[in-house]
Amino acid sequence: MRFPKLFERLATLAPLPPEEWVKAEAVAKEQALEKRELFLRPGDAADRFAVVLQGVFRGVRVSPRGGESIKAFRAEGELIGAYAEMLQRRPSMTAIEALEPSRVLVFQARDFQTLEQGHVCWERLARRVAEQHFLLKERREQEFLELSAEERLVNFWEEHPHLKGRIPQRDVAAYLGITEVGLSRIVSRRRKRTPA
Amino acid sequence: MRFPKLFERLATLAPLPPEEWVKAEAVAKEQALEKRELFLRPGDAADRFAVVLQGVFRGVRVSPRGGESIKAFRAEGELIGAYAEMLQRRPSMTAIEALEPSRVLVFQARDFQTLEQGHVCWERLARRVAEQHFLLKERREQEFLELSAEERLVNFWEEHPHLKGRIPQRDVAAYLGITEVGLSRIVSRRRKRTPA
DNA sequence: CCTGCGCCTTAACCCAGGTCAAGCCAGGGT
DNA sequence: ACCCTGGCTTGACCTGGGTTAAGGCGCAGG
Repeated sequence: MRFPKLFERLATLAPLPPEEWVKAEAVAKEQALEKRELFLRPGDAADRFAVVLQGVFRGVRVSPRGGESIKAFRAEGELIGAYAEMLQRRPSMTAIEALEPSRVLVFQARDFQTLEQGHVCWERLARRVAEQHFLLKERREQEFLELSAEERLVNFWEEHPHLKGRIPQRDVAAYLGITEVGLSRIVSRRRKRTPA
Repeated sequence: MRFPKLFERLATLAPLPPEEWVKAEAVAKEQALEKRELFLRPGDAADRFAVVLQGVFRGVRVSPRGGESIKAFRAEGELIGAYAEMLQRRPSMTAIEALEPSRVLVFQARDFQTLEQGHVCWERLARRVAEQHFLLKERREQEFLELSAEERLVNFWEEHPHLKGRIPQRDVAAYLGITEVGLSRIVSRRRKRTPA
């Protein structure tokens, strides 16, 4: 077993026999990415995903009008991949970019399907993953429905303290659905109110 | 088999043997709701869900500050229930209310668990459901990130033409994340631009 | 028939955040 | 030392939508 810590983490989502994990490791490949390098680019087939071993990624959607918005940040232990497009078997609409020099453990979707056919545990895990992703999106929906940009910012840092200092402010803005300029104003407003 | 059409619909999501469906029907109960009646109220245990046979429902979240926002509308053939809370085994934070006299087919979560243990098909179905819910939320996230309220409105009617005339405008506003007043302005603005 | 209620509209005013444009600052390359 | 370049800030101005409050309209009940 090359990645026992990863195994433990996944096993918290759904029961996962160690021997199955060993099979998974056998088909997975490690990949290193430099800062700014893309794990996935828009238009690519969404046929692979990965677990982050080291580093931070951003999932960027470039809208038809050219605006960039950020769907998620992903750090150590989390999954990267164009999940929605994979489910729909469509080409990726998103870019996934390393914000730091990073290492990931890559799985091909078809290899994973083979694992699924070999043991139900993988199917259960996939279900858990779907449910977790749903919960994340639902929380975000809630924030857009009830909170101002400033409140969303506060929430963001409460929920992702480990990203502090690792992501540029403009990306936080694109994640919150506002502009770089808007975010800068919010931050300076708060600085004035709390001169601490 | 009491509801063959429902069976067909579910079977499009994941393979589902008819005999399993018969078992499911055996534990399901039909329930009729009047207009304004609640299928679920905030604070209730999220231990049941249902398929809409007839009518329309709205999922309302009452925020701490008292604002109402609408998470979803659900019509014939769709699922109602506090899905997020069920996954987390928490009491419901949402109310689910009939907007018309309605009929639903109710399942207890524990009965469904029994079905899952009896045959993998239910687990696969549950996975598909989770994935579909994820896709819906992701689409909505996208809209909040890239679109103005007016564009979201247009999208809404394109995606839910069957709801036309069945839901009050204020609810559409609460779904879009704006106020009744704001929506009214948007609508009249558009009327002027397209005097059709 | 009037009354009240539910739902929608309109108007006046306000403010958060967008847009455009001009800097600022730090770090890297030459 | 120089100048880029990338990332952040600031200012002036504009606009979409919030807030409050005042009607309007249709319909159910008395």
